[in-house]
Amino acid sequence: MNPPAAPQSRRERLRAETSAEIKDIALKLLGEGGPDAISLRAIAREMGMTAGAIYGYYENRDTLVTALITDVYGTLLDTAEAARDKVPATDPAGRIVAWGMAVRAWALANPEGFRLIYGDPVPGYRPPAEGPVAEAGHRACAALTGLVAAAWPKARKLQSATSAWSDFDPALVAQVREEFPGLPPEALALSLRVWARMHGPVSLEVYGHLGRQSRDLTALYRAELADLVRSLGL
Amino acid sequence: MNPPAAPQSRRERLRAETSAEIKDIALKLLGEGGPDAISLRAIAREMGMTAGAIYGYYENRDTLVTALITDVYGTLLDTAEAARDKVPATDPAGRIVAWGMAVRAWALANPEGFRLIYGDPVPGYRPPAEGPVAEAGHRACAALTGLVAAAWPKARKLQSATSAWSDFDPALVAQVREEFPGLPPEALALSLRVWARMHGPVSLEVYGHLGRQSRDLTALYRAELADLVRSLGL
DNA sequence: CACATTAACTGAACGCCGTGTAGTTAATGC
DNA sequence: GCATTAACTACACGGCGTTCAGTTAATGTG
Repeated sequence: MNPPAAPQSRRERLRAETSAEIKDIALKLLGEGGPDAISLRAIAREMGMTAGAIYGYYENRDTLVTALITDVYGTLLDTAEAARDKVPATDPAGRIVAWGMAVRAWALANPEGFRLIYGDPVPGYRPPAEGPVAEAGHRACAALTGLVAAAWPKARKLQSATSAWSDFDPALVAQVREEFPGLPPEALALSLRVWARMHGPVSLEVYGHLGRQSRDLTALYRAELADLVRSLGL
Repeated sequence: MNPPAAPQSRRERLRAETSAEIKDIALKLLGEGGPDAISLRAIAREMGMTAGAIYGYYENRDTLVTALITDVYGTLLDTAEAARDKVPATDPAGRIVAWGMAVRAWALANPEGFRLIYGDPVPGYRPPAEGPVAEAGHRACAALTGLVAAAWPKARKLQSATSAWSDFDPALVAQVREEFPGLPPEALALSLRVWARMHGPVSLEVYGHLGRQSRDLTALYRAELADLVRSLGL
C-alpha cells in the first residue's frame, strides 16, 4: 500500500511484509466471516504460523484491530471523498448528497467494515481515545465541515444555537481553522449534526433494524438526504 | 416482573424463578462489565451452578441474549413513552423532543443496554428476523408513528416522496393502520426517518465517536431535535 | 571464515469461552 | 413404596487471547 521508498534492510523489508500480510489476512477474514472471524489463531493458521508469532508484530489483538480500523476507515473516507469530488464544487447540495450516498453504499457493501468502525468490533475492544482512529474521525469531520462550509452562507441563517471553539477537540479545531479560515464554530457543530444525520439511517440499516420495518430503504435515505440539504438552506 | 397470577405448581414456580434469576444476573453482569461479561459460565458461577444447567432454561446463549434484548428494549420504550406522556398531546413538538431526549438520556445511563439492542451485542449473535425483538422494533416504530401522526397535518406538505403500504412489514402496517386510521404510508416512512434522525447522534455518542470531536453534546442534540421538529413543520 | 548476537518463530501451557453428554440426585405422581 | 422425570453436576471437546522457555536461522563482527 504505502512503501515509503526508504532504503530498508532485508530484515526490515521482510518484517514490513509480514506485518502487512497479517493485516491483509485479517481484513480477508473480516470480510468473509465478520469481526468475530478475526482471531489471532485463525490469522496465524492462514499464514502457516503460530498465534504467538503475531505478538512480534502487534502488541496484542486490540492493537491489530486498531490498525484494521484505521485501514478500513481510510478506505471509507477515500470512497466518500472520491464520490464527492465527482460533483462540481459549484453544487454544494449535490456534493453532500454524493457523500451521503457513497457512505451508505460502502456500508452496505462492507457491512463488516462498518461494524468494525462504528460498532463493537470485537469482544472486549474499546477504541483508544487518541491515535490513528481518532485522526480518521477528525478527517471525516473535517471533510464534512468542508461540505458544510460550502453551504454556510445559506445555512448560517438557519442556525440558532451558538458554539465556541473551545467546545471541540483542539486538534480538530486546528485542522478546521487552517483549512477553512473565517468559518465560525457553529459550522463545525453543524457538520457533526450532518454526520449524525447520515449515520443514523445507515447504522440502523446495517444492523438490520430498518429492514425489519420497510423495504426500499434507498428511497427513505434519499428523502432524508433531500431534507438534510433543505435544512442547510440549499 | 410479570407474574401472571396463573396457578402454578411448585415446580413451575421454581422453574420460572430460576429462569428469571438467570436473566436478572445476566442483566447485572451486562451493566457491570458490558455485553462481553454475559457468559453462561459467569452467570452460573454467580448462581452457584454449572454452565450446563442453564441449557435447561434457555436453548443456548443466543436465546438468552434475545430474551435480554427484549427486556432491555422494553424498558427503553417504557422510559421514552413515559417521558412523552408527560407532555400534553396538544404539544406534538414537545412530545417529539421529550421522546428524543429520553432516549438519549436512557442510552447514556445504560450504554451497555443500548449496545445490546442496536450494536453487536455479543460475539456471534445475530438478531432473529422474527420474534420478540422484531416486535419491540415495531412497538418503537408505532410509537414514533404516533408522534408523527400528531404532526401530520403540518408535516404532510413537506413530504415529497411517495410510499405504499406494501413497502412495509405487514405486521407493522396492520398495527399502525389500526391505531391511526386514515394515516397514509408516507407518514410511516417519515416516522422511520425520525427514528433514524434520533438514532444517529445517540449512536455516535454512545460509541464514543462524537465525544472525540466535541464536548457539550447535549446542546448539539437539542439543536438537532429542534431542527427535526422544524422539518416536521411544527 | 568462525563466532556471538539477535530476530523470528514454535510448542506447550493457563484460564477463559459455548456446547454437548452421560451420570447422579431429588422431587413428583401414581 | 416405587417408577418417572426434572434438575443438575462432572467431564470432555475445540476455540479463544496471552505468556514464556526454548529452538532455529539470519545478521553483524573479529
